[in-house]
Amino acid sequence: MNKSLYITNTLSKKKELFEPLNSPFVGMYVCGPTVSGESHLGHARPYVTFDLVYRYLTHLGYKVRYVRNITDAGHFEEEGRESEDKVNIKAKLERIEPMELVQKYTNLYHDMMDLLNCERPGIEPTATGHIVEQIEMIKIIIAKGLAYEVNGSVYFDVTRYAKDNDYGKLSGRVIDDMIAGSRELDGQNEKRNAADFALWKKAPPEHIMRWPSPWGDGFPGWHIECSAMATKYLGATFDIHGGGMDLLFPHHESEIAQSKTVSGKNPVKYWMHNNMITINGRKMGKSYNNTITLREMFFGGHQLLERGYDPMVIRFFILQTHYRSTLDFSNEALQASEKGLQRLLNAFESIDKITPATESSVELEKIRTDCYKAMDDDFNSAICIANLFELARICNSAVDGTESMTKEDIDNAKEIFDTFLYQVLGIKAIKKDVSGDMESLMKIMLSIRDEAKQKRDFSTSDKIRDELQKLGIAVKDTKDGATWSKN
RNA sequence: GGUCGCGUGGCCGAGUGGUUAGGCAGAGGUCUGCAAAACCUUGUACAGCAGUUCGAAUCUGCUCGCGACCUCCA
Repeated sequence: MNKSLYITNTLSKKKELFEPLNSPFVGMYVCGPTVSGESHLGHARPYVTFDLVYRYLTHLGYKVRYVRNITDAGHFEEEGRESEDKVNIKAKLERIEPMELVQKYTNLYHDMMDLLNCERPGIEPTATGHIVEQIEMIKIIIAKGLAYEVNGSVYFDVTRYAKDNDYGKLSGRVIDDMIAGSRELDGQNEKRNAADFALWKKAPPEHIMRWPSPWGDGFPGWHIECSAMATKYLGATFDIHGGGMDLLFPHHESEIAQSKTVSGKNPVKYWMHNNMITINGRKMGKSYNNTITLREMFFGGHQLLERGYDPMVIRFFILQTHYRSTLDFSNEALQASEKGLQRLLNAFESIDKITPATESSVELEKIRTDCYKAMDDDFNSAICIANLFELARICNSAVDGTESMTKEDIDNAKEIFDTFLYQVLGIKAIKKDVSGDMESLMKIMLSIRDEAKQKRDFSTSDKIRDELQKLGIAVKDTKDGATWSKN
């Protein structure tokens, strides 16, 4: 088992040696989507990031239990601007059952994740499926004196909790500052303190999604679902909790408070947070009205997109940046990633063309070691990819005959690509659907072109190539005859 | 306003005290009937100012610019 993986822990803000609580088992919880709308490019970041984490840990031999929730209860507007949740509002607009809406977007989300080649989590619990667990948890918190009921709603008493616990440690908040700096908003009056947050919210009569509870009909607060589901499936203390940096406060901070109140233990050993995707330097988010849905990303149709991009290009684009850095979106950057990825994939394909040499002029072991080193350093996929480009260069040179690779080198090169590009980074070859008819037609076209070339009738051969190019079919002449590929 | 973070060559992006990151684009070359691909060569980069140091993009301070969280958000 690898003993040199370092992970940046948001809790300590340092890179820490990864030592699972109960090796080789690893428990990982990742905050999943609220399925009240379509997934956008911003959503792709955490799921690709933690897919990378999951894949690498699995590659190292850990047995990972990967839990990623679906928030299908919707969140009410916490500070009481409106006491309706998002699912409710949307369901009314679309004149359908809330669960119908939730199902629709869950399905769509799954489709998008599949296209991005994100492994499905081992357990994907839903908030609505764990109302009982959430209510039980709230009861315990009340029993411990850290929550209070007002008019059918239950609030967590942050001030009281903070007396004996370090509320704010994860996000670097100081509770007095928070109270002093908080704004006066309607609906806050039920709370004893501005810093308190809701565990259970009373449902107004028009609210469709509602459940009976000891405090009357209502629905769970924003943070309790993650505490309840993580505890249920991973225990009171588990290894890794992941999510976007924007969830640090108040979501994850509150999650710690809830879980710790119930179990008496810190719930998570390593907190991991991915950074945001920006567009024109600004975070991509609903409130900025600058989101590009994944569907638009893949198939085109958004005004900021020149065209659609293959899901693998999006995945590669995300992985070319370290997960803790912001990633700036642009067509230019995306096209650079597209070409780069194609270069890697082509290099891998061309390995078979290498003639094995008796003596080697290349050093592949260093590349393998450097790939591991990069991944061990807080999952630095950007550096891992840089090493793969070096490997691509070596393979291409071997095809050209300027480097020599032995049979063993060739096997190693394939193995390194397979391990890192395909297994760990989760890239899969971009396959264009090409029918058998098309194969046959192209065979005919190329043989006609070849005949023209034999007769040095280049105007005909070039015409064939140019016309095919217009259809998105690239013809390339090589030593061994012409090849073609579809864009 | 409070807390935190960022500013790297045309673009995207690693790096963190001395040695080439990498990709894309651009320029020149090799190969080719031509192209494409591939290979080789090529870039006064580290917001500004001051300081620490033999040496700073990397540490410290200040200034400027940008962003995130504090309200649903990945």
